Amino acid sequence: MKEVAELLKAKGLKVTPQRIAIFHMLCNTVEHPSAETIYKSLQETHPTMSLATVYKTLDALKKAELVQELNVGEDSFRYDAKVHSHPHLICLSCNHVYDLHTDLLQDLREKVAQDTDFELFSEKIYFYGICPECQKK
Amino acid sequence: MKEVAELLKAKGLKVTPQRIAIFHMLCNTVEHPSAETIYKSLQETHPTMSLATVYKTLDALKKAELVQELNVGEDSFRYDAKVHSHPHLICLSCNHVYDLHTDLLQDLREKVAQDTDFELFSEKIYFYGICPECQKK
DNA sequence: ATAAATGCAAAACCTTTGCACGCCT
DNA sequence: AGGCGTGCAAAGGTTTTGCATTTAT
Repeated sequence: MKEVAELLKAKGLKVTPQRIAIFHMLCNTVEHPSAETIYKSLQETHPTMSLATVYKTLDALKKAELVQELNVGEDSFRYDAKVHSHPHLICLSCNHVYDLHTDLLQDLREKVAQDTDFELFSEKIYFYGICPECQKK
Repeated sequence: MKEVAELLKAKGLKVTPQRIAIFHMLCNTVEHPSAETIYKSLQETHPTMSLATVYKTLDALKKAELVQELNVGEDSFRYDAKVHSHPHLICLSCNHVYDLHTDLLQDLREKVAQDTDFELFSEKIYFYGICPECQKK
């Protein structure tokens, strides 16, 4: 909890209870929640926090590169506090989003940059399918 | 033009001037336009066509697997008539979206499936950077 | 003390929907 | 003739914005 506040301060962000709550939640989940989901799950502990604050905070965290925004193809964005570039797996049955930690994509950005003459900064990689759990059903 | 109508009919879609115009445009551009962009660029030739028809048509084409929907991180979707799975390059300076035809990602889906026990159907891969043109400026 | 963050409401924006009319088969 | 597509307007959902108040530094 403490370190969450430190991270915010280190990025020059004002440390508020709302920001701590949102960032702390994102750091301790594997769920890749949307703004709405974050808002609802913090209702119990922070009943006065507004949805607008969630959006504003996510924007601040995004600009500070403390979270990344995901576009899995739903109508809203999802957020991930693991900012290191990594692919995501989306289960089309249960709609869960999983992190994929792999070295399969090692050097990929560099190779693509060489192929295309682009100067590349980042990539977003999404795989769509059925997760092991849902395959059993 | 003719073949566009054939493709629609082959998928069991009713062939209308609006559908031909939209699909024809998507087949003959490299721009990855949004619904709004499609609508505007067809205003001259099809002034009575509504934006709702563009959306409904894109939905039909998507379901028929004649176009794919892209999520590059903007607030609206873009569309691509090249439905074969391929990565996209987004220039953060001029906002153009480029197709990347490469074999760098050969076997990638299969390897990820093996690593994760997912049953995979598709993937979306986006690289972000600065295109060669914009680097010169 | 100052500047910034919050909360509320309203607005903006993209997309979808309902329905009457017209067109394709 | 029947069903589907179109066009219009309205609604829906997500995200942004303006502004007065509160809070962090």
